[in-house]
Amino acid sequence: MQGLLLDSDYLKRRDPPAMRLFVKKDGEVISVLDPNFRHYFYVTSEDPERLAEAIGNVEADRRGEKVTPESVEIVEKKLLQEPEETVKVIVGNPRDVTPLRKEVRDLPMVIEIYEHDIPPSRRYLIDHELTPMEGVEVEGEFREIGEGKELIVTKPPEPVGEVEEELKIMSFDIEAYNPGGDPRAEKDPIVMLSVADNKGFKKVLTWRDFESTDEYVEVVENERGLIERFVQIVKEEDFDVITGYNTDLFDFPYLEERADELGIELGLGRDGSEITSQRRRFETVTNVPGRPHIDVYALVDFLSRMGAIRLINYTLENVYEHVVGETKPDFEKSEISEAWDSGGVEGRKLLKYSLSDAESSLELAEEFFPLVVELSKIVKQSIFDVSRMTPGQLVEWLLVFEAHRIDELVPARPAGREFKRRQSKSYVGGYVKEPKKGLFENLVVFDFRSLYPTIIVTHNIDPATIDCDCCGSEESVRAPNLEYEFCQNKRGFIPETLRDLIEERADLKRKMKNFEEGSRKYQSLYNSQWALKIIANSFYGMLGYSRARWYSNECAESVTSFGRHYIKKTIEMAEDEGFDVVYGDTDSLLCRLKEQDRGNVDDFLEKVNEDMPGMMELELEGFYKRGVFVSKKRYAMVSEEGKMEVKGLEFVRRDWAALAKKTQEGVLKAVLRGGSPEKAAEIVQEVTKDVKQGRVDLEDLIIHTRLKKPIEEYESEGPHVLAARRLKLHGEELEPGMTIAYIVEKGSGSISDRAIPVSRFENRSYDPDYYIDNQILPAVMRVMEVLGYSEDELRYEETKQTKLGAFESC
DNA sequence: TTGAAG
DNA sequence: TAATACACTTCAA
Repeated sequence: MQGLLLDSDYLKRRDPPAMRLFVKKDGEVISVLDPNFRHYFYVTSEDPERLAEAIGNVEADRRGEKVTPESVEIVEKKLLQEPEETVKVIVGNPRDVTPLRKEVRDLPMVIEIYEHDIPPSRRYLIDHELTPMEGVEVEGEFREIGEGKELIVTKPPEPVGEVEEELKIMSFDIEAYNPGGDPRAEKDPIVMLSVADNKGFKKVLTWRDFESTDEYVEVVENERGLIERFVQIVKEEDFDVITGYNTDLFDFPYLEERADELGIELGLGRDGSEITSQRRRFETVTNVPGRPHIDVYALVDFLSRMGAIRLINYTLENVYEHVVGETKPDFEKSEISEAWDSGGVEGRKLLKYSLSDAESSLELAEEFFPLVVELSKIVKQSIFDVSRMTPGQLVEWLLVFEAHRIDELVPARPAGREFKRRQSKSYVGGYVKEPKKGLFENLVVFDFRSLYPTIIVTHNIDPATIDCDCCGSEESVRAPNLEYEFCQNKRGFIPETLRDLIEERADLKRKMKNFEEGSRKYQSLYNSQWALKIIANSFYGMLGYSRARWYSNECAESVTSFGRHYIKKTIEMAEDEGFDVVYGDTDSLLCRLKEQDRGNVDDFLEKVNEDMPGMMELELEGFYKRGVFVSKKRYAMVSEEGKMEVKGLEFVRRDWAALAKKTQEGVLKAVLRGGSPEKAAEIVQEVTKDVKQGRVDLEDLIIHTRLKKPIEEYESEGPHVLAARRLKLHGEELEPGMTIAYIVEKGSGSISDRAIPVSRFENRSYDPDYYIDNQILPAVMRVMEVLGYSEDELRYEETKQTKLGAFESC
């Protein structure tokens, strides 16, 4: 049988333990079991023969039960590409790995233990080279169990490439009774639960009748009825994928605790089994066997960390509006219990809101699901796992897969002393040229296409190729101004893996040109190339990350050193060409062109690229009409099409009041589009006047700062810390990652003393002087100062007639 | 005024 | 649980 590999897990509690694959074939999902797979780990030694014998005799204790290795073999593996006779310890049950490893660790002949930290479900996919969300071929015999059946494999499953199978994607959302603001799972019941899927199914369950005429509303008897009906719906509709917004942190844990309280089994699994929640360091994740659970919030969080989405608050409402471009109904959270109690119109409004949550998170899930599928196909781990991975983990699991293919041993993640040692190390990053400050016209921007990835590939940067024994110093290539040299004989597996990704992406981008933008095929190619880009761009960061398996400070340091070398060299060449280089940062340079230079741009690119080795390539990013340069990392430009691009300035930062940002934006537009600093000066005076006279919207005075750690851990009492403490005093829960919104109140004392959370600001009045002196003027002066204006010329003083300084044109 | 924390 | 560079505000010694 061939079908789509939808989900997979390892059943360690079964007897015998078995790997399970959920395979979708012609609309039906079949549970495929492989009890023949054996988990294992590797041990290296000076004397593998003797060690193998010793390990064969090891006995360990697993909770009072005696465990021994099932078998021990000597296998040929590689360590940094060098052959290594290695002892493979095969276990009967994956749960034996930890106790056995502890015993083995203490044997005298052991050098190092490898791959004990790879979970069996991931191990299985890697060893069989299966690709989740693609096809798999299985062969075996069916066995009846309970109401269903299982296929017991008689030979190992094999990958078979793409297969077509439609998926039923469902999204759900719960509303809980919350008289005190936040619902308390131990006593506050779930009052509503909404479900929507991509085939048009929708349902709102409620246990109070608000006499709604909407056909999707179903009134059940009580909370118990609601949860039981939900389980029944999931079974009847047989969804393939379960999603929701913040379901890992809120909906599932809450549902679990309520079900526990009422003694209900949450048998949402495809085999009727209960959901399992797994506590990780910072969060809890919920697994629904056979129905991959994807939390849309985790995806949004991932994209926001990468800078693909940039918002002040990542609420469902905000994200939906940003992504879909429409507003969804919102409901004041604190009024949920009131609406529930009072019923009528308010109750019906709550029903609509509840459904809209499920429907809009479904829309977001459909938007991001293709990306997750592509990431999953590249990394070759399940969509459940991949949707929760950081960029570094994506690279790492792809490398674990590639390492297995070439028999390379996978290094363990560091712990203890090794981790501390790595953490204490640092290295120099990208080169940033001090900008020429001021307003410039007629600009051109060049940048290196994927600078760090192409450096890694071109110079073969890899822990196995650094300072090799095979090349003399004449053959190998030295990192600029460093002692490290890179082998030119053998290729590293990291640069080789990366090269494949980059070439595959280039290929997809070529194919995209044959399809219309927005067409299905185009979108699918777009998502594939996007996934490849995300992973390719994370290789460098992974090399410098102290918790990474393939961490190499030397490699990371070499990458940035090559980067500095190439950008500096290119800046020099641009200057030799007669270009006036205004600014440069890491992989880009920005030049002011004289009229006659325009025709030389292509010649310059050609000249630079002739010199560039391997995959490296300088590209033309674009032409800009004007730009104002303030300092390193802070500037704004306007393209020839009139599009404004702002970097580093207050305008793009969330920890500044909107008022300061809007004023700065106005100033930048006046200067860049109109070329008129005089107009800019007028804007500033206008706004400061409004602030003094109290004619501003409170919304525009809010400053947002995100809590980075638990409130108790803050040593210094900054404004957002004190504002957060005030929230806590009034019973609000504080968590790292939360955004604190505050306004500075009029009065005396430090700014922190006067930082009032927005929710408690009520009838207070804001401090006009703070907003003028600490928000508007600094933001605006940043720009105006380089144009030759002084603060006095911009400040609105009651009657003083302002004189405008001479505008120094460039 | 300056350094640390953010 | 991907990297460094950089500018800047606020507090507190």
